[in-house]
Amino acid sequence: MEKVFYITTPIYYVNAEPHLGHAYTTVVADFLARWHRLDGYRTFFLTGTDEHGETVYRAAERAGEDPQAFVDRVSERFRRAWELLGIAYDDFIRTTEERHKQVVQRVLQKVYEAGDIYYGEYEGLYCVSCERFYTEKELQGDLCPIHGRPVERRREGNYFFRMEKYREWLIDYLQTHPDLIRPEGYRNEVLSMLSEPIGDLSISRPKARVPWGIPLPWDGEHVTYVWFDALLNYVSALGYPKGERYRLFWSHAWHLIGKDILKPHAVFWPTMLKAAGIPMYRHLNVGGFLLGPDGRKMSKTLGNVVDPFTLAEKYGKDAVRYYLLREIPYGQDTPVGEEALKTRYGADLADDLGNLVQRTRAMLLRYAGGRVPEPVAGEGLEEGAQLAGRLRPLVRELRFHVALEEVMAYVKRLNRYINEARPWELHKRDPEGAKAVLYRVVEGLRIASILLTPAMPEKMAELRRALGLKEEVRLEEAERWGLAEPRPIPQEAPVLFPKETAGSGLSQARKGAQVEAEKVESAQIGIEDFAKVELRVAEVVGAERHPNADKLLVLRLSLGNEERTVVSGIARWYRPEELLGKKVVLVANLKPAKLRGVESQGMILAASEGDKLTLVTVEGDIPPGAVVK
RNA sequence: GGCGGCGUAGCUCAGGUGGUCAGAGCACACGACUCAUAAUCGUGGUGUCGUGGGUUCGAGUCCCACCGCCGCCA
Repeated sequence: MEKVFYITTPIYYVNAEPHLGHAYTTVVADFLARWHRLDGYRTFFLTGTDEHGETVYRAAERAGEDPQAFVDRVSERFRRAWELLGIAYDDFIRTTEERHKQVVQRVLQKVYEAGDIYYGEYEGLYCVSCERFYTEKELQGDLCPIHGRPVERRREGNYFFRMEKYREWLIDYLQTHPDLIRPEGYRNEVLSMLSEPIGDLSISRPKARVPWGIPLPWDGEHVTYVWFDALLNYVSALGYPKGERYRLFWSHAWHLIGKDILKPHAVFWPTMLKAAGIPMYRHLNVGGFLLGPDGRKMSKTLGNVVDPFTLAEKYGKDAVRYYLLREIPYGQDTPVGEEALKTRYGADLADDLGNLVQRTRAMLLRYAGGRVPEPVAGEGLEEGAQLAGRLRPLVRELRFHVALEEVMAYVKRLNRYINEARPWELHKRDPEGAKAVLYRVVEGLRIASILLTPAMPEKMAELRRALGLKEEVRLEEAERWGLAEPRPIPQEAPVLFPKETAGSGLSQARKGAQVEAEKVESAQIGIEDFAKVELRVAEVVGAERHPNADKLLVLRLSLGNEERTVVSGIARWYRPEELLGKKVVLVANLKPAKLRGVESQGMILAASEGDKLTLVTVEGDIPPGAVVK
């Protein structure tokens, strides 16, 4: 059978900023895509943004923006977010793109002509945010159960898709394809949904109310319901119905979703495919929720929101990827947090793997003339070559946390081997023996690094460089012992996973009880302490994006008789142009620091809570340079 | 209200079809070692396996009830 792999994430709705839930699913997709590419599959990895519908339309209105400009901006945020996590998608689809709209209209027309769409009237209680009607019983009191806001009574003409007609067929399909929906628990949930009538699906909205959508081909007064629109991205991006990609990839499709969108993907989508005469996807993989470190649902009010992009900046993108993949059993709800990441980073990456590279390099330089020695037999360590074969099924079953654990167990074994073989002693009486020991360790690291590449692409390439190994690899090269070639290694190589990451005091935190790190007690200070801080009013006279960082802005501040350059991490909240002329508060006697290559002479004050941030400004007319106290 | 799930060492969790399944990692303590990022390696756990019944020669492992948490559906 030809090795072909098609992986999708949901396309993310642009009414919200990218968050950890998006990031996790996307990291999983990227891992799977990289794994399959490494293993010689023809691979296609699709992600994108979902941009139609009433919620987006309203959000654009609120922002005082044209809807298209609004979705352009937010969609771009997602692209940038994925850069921060090293996501290598093959295509990024947006539902406002022409190629997508055409496919949606084409499929609608086809289903319409087949008689599976009819006109009807709907009346009910409607939540604007959910873009759906609720039955009275579903409501919490008279509020929307999800958003907690009042619902409206509405009656409108809609087109309906005869979904109910395909219910029996879908039940049958699920029974004959038990691995369609994974993990199994979600399959059972779907079967239970299907055990009762599911009704027909309203697939249109009057254009008068929701102008932001794809018009129905036969009735320009209605636009397509967002789900019917959005789901089709999985085929429109492939160039359905005639595209080469569609022919090659579609039948191998693996969808990755969060359990919150199970029903649309497990019920709407299959029946839509059936009605449109499109073959079924291969797998629907359902991920659980990521909870706050306290095990409760993340929420801004609880203040337990974990931001993957900040963490990536602090610990590196590969560390965050590794943490998510290693810690979370796919499909389960799992608590995540910086403390746990720190532990993983310290124990697995810095102490075990990173330090192993470091000690190996040190000994190669000292006892092996700075070269990878000549190949020798493995003395048991050649078992590493069997790992790839063990990992393949684990990855295909989405058990990558187990897969990574296996590789790390092998890394530990390499550490143990060094301790036992004691090359630092051995080299005195048996230099060749010591070299053989070092060869085995390098070779073991070569194998491990290949297997870890899909999780940590950059760091593993760096690891191979540090050991004089070739950077580009294929999975099958991890299945043979003895491929490391005798070559010189670099004299210098940066520490792979430094313990002191940007301002994190990692080793410190590890020593001390973790409880203490949690406590945020503000000690009282005297007036003399406060007096040490020189605060001044400053006017923003220039602002631009930092050339090397997405989150930073470089500001020129006027203090009246003096100008300062200040780098500030507010790019997520402020655009450069809107800052000009603002009077902000500057910590004027802060020691200058270089931030991503640009010297910052002070810092400006801002208030933040959860995901919100706002600059501290001064009221009324006061000249720049004025002292604040 | 109906249906799923979960509740195992201080923490996070593994434990198809009942009989070395009472385990791993983290944390902690002690020891070894010094090539290494105060790192590595070794040793150390008498845990009511949520509670109460039951089936069985034998149950985290099956059945019933209950308690607590969560999800889906209505």
